[in-house]
Amino acid sequence: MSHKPTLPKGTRDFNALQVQRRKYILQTIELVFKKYGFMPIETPAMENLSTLEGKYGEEGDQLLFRILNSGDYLKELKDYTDRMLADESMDRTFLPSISGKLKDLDAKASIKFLAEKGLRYDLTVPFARYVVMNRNEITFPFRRYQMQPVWRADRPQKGRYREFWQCDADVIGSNSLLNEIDLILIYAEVFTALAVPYEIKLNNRKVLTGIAEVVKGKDQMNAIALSIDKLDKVGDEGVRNELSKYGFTQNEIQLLFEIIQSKGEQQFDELKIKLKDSAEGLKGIEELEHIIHTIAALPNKPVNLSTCFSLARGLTYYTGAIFEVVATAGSIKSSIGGGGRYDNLTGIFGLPDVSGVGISFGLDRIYDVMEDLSLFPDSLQASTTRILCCYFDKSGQAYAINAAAQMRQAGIATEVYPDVVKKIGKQLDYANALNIPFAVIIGENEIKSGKPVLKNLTAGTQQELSLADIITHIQSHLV
RNA sequence: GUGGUUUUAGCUCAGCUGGUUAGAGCACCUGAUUGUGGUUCAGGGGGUCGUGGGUUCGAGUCCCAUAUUCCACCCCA
Repeated sequence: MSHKPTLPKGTRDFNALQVQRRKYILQTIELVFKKYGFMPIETPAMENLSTLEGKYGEEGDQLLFRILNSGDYLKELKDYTDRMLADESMDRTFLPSISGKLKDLDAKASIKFLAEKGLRYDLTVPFARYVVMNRNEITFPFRRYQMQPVWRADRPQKGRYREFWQCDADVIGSNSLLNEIDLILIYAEVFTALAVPYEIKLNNRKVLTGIAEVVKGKDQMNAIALSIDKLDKVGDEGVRNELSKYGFTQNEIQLLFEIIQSKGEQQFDELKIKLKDSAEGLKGIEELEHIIHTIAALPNKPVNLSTCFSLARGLTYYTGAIFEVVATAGSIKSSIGGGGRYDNLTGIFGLPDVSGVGISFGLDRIYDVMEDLSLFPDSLQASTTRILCCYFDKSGQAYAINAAAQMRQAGIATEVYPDVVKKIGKQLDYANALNIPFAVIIGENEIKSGKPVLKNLTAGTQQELSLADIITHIQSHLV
C-alpha cells in the first residue's frame, strides 16, 4: 500500500461549496474594482529572485519560497568553489564552502547558485516590475486590479496560510489624494456588500516621521513605528517597556503617548500644535485631515473610517497614507486588508519619481470572517443544478435526455441521473445530497401523457406538467 | 526562526495507573417499501490507532525521532 497522500504545510484543497463562496467574494470585489475604473492584469506566479529580494525587509526575504534551478544545479556551485579555492589570492570569506566539500556548504552563500526564481510574496512588487517594463504602453495614471494567489513560507496558524489570495487595486502615476479617497470608498463598498462588519484604520507615515522628529529624532522612526504598532496587542505598558529598552527616556515616552492618543474632533488641531516643529509631520496631518473631511462630506453610505496614530505597518516601502482593515466582530483578529502609498517603488527597477497608492483584500481571511459570522448567503450551494431528471428504465432515460436538452436550452441547469437504477429513492437521495431543488420523474404513464411529474424537493409537493409548463414554472421560481 | 499542542472508522470524538478479538454517534450499504427522498425500525461493511525506531512477557496507552494540525511569539492578508 502506498502512503496516505498529504498536502504541503499551510496549503488547502477547496471543495465545491468553498469554491462557490470564494468566488462570491472575488466577484463582489471585482465588481467594485470595475465600478471605480480599475483594469485587470495578471503576472506570473514566479518572479526572478532579484525582483523580489530586498523589498520586504530581512524578515520578508526569509519568507520567500525559492525555486530550485533546473539541471545540475550543484555543478555550477562546485565549479565555482573549486575555481576560487585554486586561486590563492581570492578572498574566501563569502565562499559557499571553504573546505570545498558539499557537507560544509553555507546556505546563504550557496543560494544564488541553487535558485534564481521565487514565488511572488505579494502583488505590489510584481506590479511595480510590470509598470517599469511596460511604461511605454501604459496610460498614466494607471488604475489596475489583480486577484491572484501569493506564497509566504510562514508558520501557518489561525488566519495564516502559506498560499493565499490577495485582491489588489493600485493607482500609479498620480500624487492626488483623490486616489486614497477612492480606495477607502472601495473598501467600504466591498465590506458593506459582503455584510462584513469592518473598520478602516488610517494613518500616514509622514505623521510617524514627524512624531519621531519631535520626540527624539527622525532616525528613530522605525523603532517608534515597530513599538507603537503593537499598542492594541500589548497595551500601554508593553509599548512603554519596549521603548525604554530602545533607550527612550520617560519624558520622551510620555510625550509620544500624548501625541498618539489624540482623538475626536480636535485631533488634527491638537496634532498641528504638537508637531509644529516638523514640516513633514504637518504635511501628513493635512493629508489625513483632507481625506477624512472629504469622505465625511460625500453622499455615500457611512464609511467606517478612523485615524489611528499608532498604526505603522511593516512593509518598508510605504511613504504616505497607510491603511489597515479589521473585522469588528468574530474571532479573526488579524487584518483582512491593508495598503498605503509608496513614492518610489518603481525607482528600484529604474523608473524614479512615480508615486503609487494601493490596497489589498485578503480573500482567505475575509472568508474566515464570513464563515465565523455565518455571512454567506444560503443560495450559495456546492451544486448549481436546478433539476434532476429521474426515470425507471431505458425508455425513460431516452425521454430524460431529450427533456434535459430542452430545459438546458431554456437556460436551466439540468442533470439526468446517469444510471438505470431500480429504485427512484436512490435518485432522489442524490438530489437531496446536492441540494438540487427540483426533480422531474419520468415513467411509463408520463411518457404516454407527455406530462412528467415535477417534484419540489423542498416543499415535498408534486404535479404533472408538460415540459413547456415545467420550464416556465422553474423560470418563475427564483429559489 | 522560538515555544506549546494535536493526530484512533469517511466525519466528530471516547479509550481510566500499559493487559485477551479497539468503541460510540453521525455518515455509508442492504432490507421492511421491486414508481417517490429528507422520519422510523432491523441488519451489515469499514480502523496495520500519523510514520519510523525503542522499552516491555505484552504498547492506542511509556520513551526517542520525524511529519502533520492548531495556538502563541516574530511578522503579516
